[in-house]
Amino acid sequence: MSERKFNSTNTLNEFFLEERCTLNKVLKIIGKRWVSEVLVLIKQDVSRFSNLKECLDGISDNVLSSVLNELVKSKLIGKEIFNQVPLKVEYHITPSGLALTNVLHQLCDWGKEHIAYETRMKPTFARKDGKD
Amino acid sequence: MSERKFNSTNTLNEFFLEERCTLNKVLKIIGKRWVSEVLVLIKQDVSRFSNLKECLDGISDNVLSSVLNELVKSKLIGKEIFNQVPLKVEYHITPSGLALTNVLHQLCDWGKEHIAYETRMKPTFARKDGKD
DNA sequence: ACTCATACTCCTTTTTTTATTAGTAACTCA
DNA sequence: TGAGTTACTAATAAAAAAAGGAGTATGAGT
Repeated sequence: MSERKFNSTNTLNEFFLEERCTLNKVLKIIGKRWVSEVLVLIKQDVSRFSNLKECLDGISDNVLSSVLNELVKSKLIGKEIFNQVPLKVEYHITPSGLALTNVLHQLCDWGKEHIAYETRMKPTFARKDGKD
Repeated sequence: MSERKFNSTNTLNEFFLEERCTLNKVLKIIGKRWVSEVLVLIKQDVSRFSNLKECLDGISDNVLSSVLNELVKSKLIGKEIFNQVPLKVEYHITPSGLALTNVLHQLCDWGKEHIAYETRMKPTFARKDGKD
């Protein structure tokens, strides 16, 4: 993580919005790539780092790790460490996280109803891993 | 806007997520800074460019402009141009946009219940405009 | 002694997002 | 003629997010 510059307009604007409405704080948390997916997978009992990684084809270790840390910090998931070898760690959704997934579900339903299907530009070549 | 590189992992991952669930498309639209604020203001009948700018202290012309364009493109708001001088343009929420604000409202309620109040780091110096 | 596995962290580079600055048209009013 | 208005766009710079690649601890198995 690089340092934040606290006096940039960028940061001031972020503060302005978060102060203005909680909605902006919420969107700041869940608006980042992978976050909602990870949350939903954990809700569905995909509870280990390696399993999450399998499900989220293309995510890198470091990104998954930081997403998990953010979710723990926001108390949307809990982390349980088992002292055994090889190391085992499990993540579980919290009541707060569960409540959030319900709203996210509605957001998704809105999308299904209102976002027009459009022929999206597709990547020209296949993924490195051959899928897609 | 600079060109997208369609074969970067970055872009492939974005496609992966959007294909996986509509939720990611939705979050891609509303997860960006200012977007939800602008949508809500327009819902509250703040319908002109200059009025929106007044409300959103710190936003720059070009950013507001691109947020409005995105919202129009996503059909969350409509744009009406009056041919008079000085030029007048009005934005109005669409039924689809209205439905979205209802879900956003719930998201906000979730935040109010579940996001802990924390003493946020405050910018060291005041805004250029002297507010805050 | 060496390799393996899990679940990470750290540092660097790439890509995207957000902001800054300057400029436009078209017509009005002084 | 020249300044003022609204609602922009375009080019560029700064900041943040995302990805790439290497490295770590702990024992257990061979």
